[in-house]
Amino acid sequence: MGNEKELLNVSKATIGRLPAYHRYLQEKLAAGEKTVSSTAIAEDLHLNAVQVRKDLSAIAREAGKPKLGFAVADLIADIDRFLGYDNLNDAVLVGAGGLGSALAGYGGFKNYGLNIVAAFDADPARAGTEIGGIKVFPADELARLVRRLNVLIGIIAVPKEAAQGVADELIRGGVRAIWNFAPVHLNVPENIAVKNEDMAASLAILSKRLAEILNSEK
Amino acid sequence: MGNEKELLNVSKATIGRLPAYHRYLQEKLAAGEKTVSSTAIAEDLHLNAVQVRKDLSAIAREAGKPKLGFAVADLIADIDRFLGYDNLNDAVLVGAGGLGSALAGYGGFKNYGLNIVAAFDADPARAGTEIGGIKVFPADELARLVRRLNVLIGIIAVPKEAAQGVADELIRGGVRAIWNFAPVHLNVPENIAVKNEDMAASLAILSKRLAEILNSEK
DNA sequence: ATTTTATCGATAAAAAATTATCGAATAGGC
DNA sequence: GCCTATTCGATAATTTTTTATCGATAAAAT
Repeated sequence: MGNEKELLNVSKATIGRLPAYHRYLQEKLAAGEKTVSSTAIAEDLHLNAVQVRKDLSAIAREAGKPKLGFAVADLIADIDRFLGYDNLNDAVLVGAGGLGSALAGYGGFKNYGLNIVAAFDADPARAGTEIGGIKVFPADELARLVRRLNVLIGIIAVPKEAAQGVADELIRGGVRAIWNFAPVHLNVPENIAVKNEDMAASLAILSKRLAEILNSEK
Repeated sequence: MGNEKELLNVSKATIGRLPAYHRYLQEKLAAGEKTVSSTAIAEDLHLNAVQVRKDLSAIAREAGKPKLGFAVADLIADIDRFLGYDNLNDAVLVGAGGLGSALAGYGGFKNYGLNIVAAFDADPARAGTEIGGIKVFPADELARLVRRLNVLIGIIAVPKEAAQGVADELIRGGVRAIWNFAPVHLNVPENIAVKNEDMAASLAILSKRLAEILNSEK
């Protein structure tokens, strides 16, 4: 049912901005606005209007209308569809410590198409408990359960020393995508997707910008 | 004491990769290796060797040596200096819930030059407690304390509804950089640096890559 | 001492991403 | 019904980022 257009020509940069548009559009929807222009989005989100237009046209089914802009509800649906927010992907969470609990406790992932079905922890004391309504299993059941549940996404929230081992186990269980919160580079086969949530990198960028700003003032 | 070279010509993309190099180099240092080549780094981190060389030469004081590569210890020191890992910046954390506690509990930020000196929470029950060794203050003292402590960095880990208000208060207190973990776009003056930790965006990129991989297999 | 080889830095080429420009379309006011 | 102002989409120009190429250099091997 051909929507081949979609899969092509959508850059990583664009994909990275789509969630921000999505949030913005939902605000507008809640405020009762029917349409929104790329100009307005760009201004509010501090982006370039052409860029917004390009991003949106890459995933929108309906073209924008001159003088009015885009239909808010349609755009939301388009992004939902494109990013898969409308059908849940199962995931497992490894590490039920501080960060793991925080991630489990944040219910919002469901809105982003992510459904955490089980958690794991190496500490036997944590097995059998629950975090954010998700059952915690002992780490040695990881690969087996992942395989049984047919889960394709693993979230790593363990100390850095343990991260590579966890990744190996996840992959052994059949996981194909890893969201890594541990501050280490993971070594994985080519056909496994890894996204590092590198807080140090974010922080580096922030503090460089801060330095620039302070610098430009004196 | 001229190192003007540094501040120029170091792209955001490069800055974003430096922390990964830093971690890698520390591993090598721990393993007792004195030198490392861009080729080796590139291979292990799955990057392009020219890119690595360019990134490193942008911040390195000593040039690499043919046939040997770069001096591990020197490079680490260079990155430390460039990213400010060697002198701590004070920050406050707003939101002592799940995510806030997790961030406070992660002691590692000190290694990245960030020193969290106080936390705040709107819930009076949390005021007076500690998270990860950091005192929690009532939210209404935010601006005053930030100003008194002369803190320039604020970390927002509150529910999205509260985030804009917190940002405003932080700025009122004199904060100049905001690390925002709430899934909203913050509206701030131009001379304030904001870095959004947009997990939805990361997730979007990860799941698109996953989809690609699965797609390429069938 | 000479040759080989791995690596560097510099420069050039290619690719990707952002931004500018402009004619066409149309909603809303006159 | 006709202007006017706003927005769109398409195309082009620009900028940024990544990757390729190549001569020079120095460690290691012969």
